[in-house]
Amino acid sequence: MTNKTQMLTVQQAARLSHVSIRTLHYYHQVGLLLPTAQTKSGYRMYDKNAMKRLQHILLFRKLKFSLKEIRQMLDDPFFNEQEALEKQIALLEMEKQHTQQLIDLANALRKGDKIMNFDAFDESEMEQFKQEARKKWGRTAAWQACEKKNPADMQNAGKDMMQLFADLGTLLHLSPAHPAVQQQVQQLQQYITAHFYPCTNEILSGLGQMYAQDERFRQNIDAHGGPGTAAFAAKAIEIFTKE
Amino acid sequence: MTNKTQMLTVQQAARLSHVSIRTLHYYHQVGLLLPTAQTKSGYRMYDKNAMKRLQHILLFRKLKFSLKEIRQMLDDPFFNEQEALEKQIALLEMEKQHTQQLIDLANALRKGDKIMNFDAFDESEMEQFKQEARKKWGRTAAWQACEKKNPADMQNAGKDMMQLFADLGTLLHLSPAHPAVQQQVQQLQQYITAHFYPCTNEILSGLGQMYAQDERFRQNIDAHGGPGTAAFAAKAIEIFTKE
DNA sequence: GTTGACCCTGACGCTGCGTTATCCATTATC
DNA sequence: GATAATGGATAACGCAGCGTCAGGGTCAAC
Repeated sequence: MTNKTQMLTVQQAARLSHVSIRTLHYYHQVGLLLPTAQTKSGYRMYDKNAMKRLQHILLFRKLKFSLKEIRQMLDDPFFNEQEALEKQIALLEMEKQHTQQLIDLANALRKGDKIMNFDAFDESEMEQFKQEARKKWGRTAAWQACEKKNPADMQNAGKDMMQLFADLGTLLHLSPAHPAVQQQVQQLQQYITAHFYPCTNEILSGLGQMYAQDERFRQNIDAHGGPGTAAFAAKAIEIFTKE
Repeated sequence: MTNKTQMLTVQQAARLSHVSIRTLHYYHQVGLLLPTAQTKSGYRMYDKNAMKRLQHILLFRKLKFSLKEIRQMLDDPFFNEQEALEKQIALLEMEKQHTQQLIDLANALRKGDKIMNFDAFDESEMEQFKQEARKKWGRTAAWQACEKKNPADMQNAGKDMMQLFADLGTLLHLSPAHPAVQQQVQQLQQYITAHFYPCTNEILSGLGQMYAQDERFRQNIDAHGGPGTAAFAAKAIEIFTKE
């Protein structure tokens, strides 16, 4: 699947991305960017996906999010790349404008204006926007509950979850009450229980409603299972938990 | 001299400049921004000059200079505000442009371009420019030689030095060889010896040539002593050291 | 004279790496 | 196939630039 010729060593990855090797080591250490693979002798290897993740990381970093925040956002299985990019662009635009204000201030100072104006240094506006972004992108409650696990598990778990929804997406032509569908729901429940927390029927029911109502859940689920998967999942869960 | 009504407490200064009180404490601690005065009970008070210095600090900080670098630049008696502002503006423009590149990248990513391009994250260009700036603004050799002294002494010493040149500026109508002028030169030599390092005639001679040749010295000296002071000082020093 | 807002000085903690130091792996060269 | 050069790994320490208590003075108001 992964083309060996496309795998990069640390040094190559570092040069390409203009970060230090140490930084890659560190990002590995804190679970922010795991190498795609490691050779028998422990050498880190990075593929295109890893580099893409690194791009995202660097974008967030430029916007002054902490590494922990970045990890939480990127590892959230309901992370929505499109939306993230849009918000990032908005923030970058603010940043640019902000820099312009500083230029204006410097120009004023150069001309001798002795203005005691520090508004150009005020970053609360951006901070507020970032706060909203944090809320929007912040790890879901379910996800937050399991901070203990190691990073590799987390990142895999995210993919696994989405795989379950993808599988569900192949059953859209059936009734939500169909046994095959109901079995998928049960698998979801078991997966959550196994990896995060005991997922009672009650909790599962709550999740189902979230999937149907919250836009960000819906988008991400539909992205993996096809349009309508989220709504379908909600119905199926409702039936499952009512029994 | 300083109007009491214009003095700000830490909290007021912090609010005005949008930095934390802790930051002001810290800047005091490392000698980056000394309060204009302290009340008998130790309360820090900041006047307009201090706030202006803070503006400069924040500008430099935005450009990612370290606090130590900032202090060295601002405390250098040959610091040239005009030139600094120009360079800062240039750097800010670069920064803005840089942000724009990231916006472009994000837009490309949003449209699905799977470009493996990290050039937008490359800051070496800016770094290089900053290096030049460092050289230009970096503490002069003389100044660097005396890292030991405490910050208050440093900042005062800068002003005192310039006062000597200002005094010299009042003697421009005389011959450089005039006793009054020569005495000023001797005072300069003594001041340097007392505050920095033993200033032999040879060293003094070297300084004189620097004053005459280096544009940044010339500008700063002339700014305090009036046009022609630097050249005048150079001549006077030459005469002084030849005896 | 006491309350509340404000100030101080430590001192410890944290993030995001830079910087050795020391040792294994791989490759190129002889 | 020996050896040097190059590249990789881990471990450990260090540092800047503050945030964040903890413990304790000050000062105006009431």
